[in-house]
Amino acid sequence: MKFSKVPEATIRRLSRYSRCLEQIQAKGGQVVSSAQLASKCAVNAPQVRKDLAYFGQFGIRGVGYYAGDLLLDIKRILGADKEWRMAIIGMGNLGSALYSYKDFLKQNYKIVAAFDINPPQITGRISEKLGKPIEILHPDTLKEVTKERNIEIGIITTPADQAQKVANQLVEANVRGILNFAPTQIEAPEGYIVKDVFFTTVLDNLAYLLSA
Amino acid sequence: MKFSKVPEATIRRLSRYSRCLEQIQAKGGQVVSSAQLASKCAVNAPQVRKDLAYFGQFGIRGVGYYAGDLLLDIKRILGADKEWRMAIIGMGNLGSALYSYKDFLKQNYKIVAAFDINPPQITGRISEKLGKPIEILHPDTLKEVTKERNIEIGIITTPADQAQKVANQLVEANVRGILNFAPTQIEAPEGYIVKDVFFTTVLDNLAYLLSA
DNA sequence: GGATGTGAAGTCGTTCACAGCT
DNA sequence: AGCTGTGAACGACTTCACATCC
Repeated sequence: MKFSKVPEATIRRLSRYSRCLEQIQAKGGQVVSSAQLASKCAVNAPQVRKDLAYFGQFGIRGVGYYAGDLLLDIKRILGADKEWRMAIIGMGNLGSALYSYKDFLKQNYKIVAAFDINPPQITGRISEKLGKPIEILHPDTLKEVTKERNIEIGIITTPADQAQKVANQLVEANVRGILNFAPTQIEAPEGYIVKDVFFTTVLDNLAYLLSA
Repeated sequence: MKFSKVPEATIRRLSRYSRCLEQIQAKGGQVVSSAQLASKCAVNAPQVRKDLAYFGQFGIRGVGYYAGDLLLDIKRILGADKEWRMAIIGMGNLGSALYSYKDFLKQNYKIVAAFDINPPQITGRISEKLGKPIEILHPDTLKEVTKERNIEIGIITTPADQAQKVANQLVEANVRGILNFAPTQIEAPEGYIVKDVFFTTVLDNLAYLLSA
């Protein structure tokens, strides 16, 4: 499955369509037009059609799209039709919160390992509170655990000054997808994909718009 | 301060430059060229210059930029030269984690109120663990507390099905900036600014790129 | 009739090349 | 000599209009 020139913005919107379609489906919607989907997602109708057109033809002219089918197609396009097995490195407050983040489960994202350099008696206390048993491992075991548990995505929730080191360990362990929450730029070799989630960048954006 | 046609991407990069400049400064860097800053931020040099050019002239030809001055200028442009007072609504795992998120403090973002519909004896237990005293208030008091404490930004960390309701309350309370972590599209009237942080969207993006 | 699919037009953002300072 | 600042070229994404099909 290889599509050359798909804008990243299209992929982000696909994710949004998917979320909206789930809600539409939950309300019993069977057929949906690009205009309806667009208004629910706060984009415009031609954009919806154009985005889908990158990947094929999913609608019926004069009718619209079957919500269920379209949802499945979009998930397949996104690669969300399989289970993605993830590890979290850094079980502080944020890491622990993500560990028990329910929306991951609804989608096909599953956290199958948790790592921290702090001894388990500290991190263990945190994990009990979340009501879900966590076995917290030392990052030195990352490579072997990754192999054992088929981990494909690593989530970095360490402090900034340890993020690059952890990223290197993930690369070493051949984890090609990295989701970085640490507020610092991290580097990875060609072939590895790093996506950042920087809360303060979004806040800076808000602040800018509020100041204007 | 009003600049008409600045791309959003530029604002996001400005935020990134700011983070990199702090690191450069921490290492004792006094003068920095667009090429150096660019390589640290993983963009290219003309882009850095163009981004800054939207707002004025900050460098010295033949020399570069004074790191400290540029940092201050960028913060001023972003509106990050003042303290932004924020409220969190939804003190579950994620809300609690954000409450004690240290990077907010380093920047000028301060959480001055926490809300939850659950009774304090439940949420109180969570708050103790974080080592920072939290007085958790009921959302019904949002409007008055907002006025008392000069809150300008609201952070929504409730479940998806309550997000729009909370957003309405924020609008009612005249909170113009909303940072939404709930995985659902929320609406607000003209003049209010909503920025979403959707973890699964970023994961979907990763999954797409890993599948390609 | 009505909504999709899509080339073409238009808009927006990035890259380039070089003029302009220091 | 070196690096910034910037108009102009380029490329990418979005919008539009309409031909196409149910």
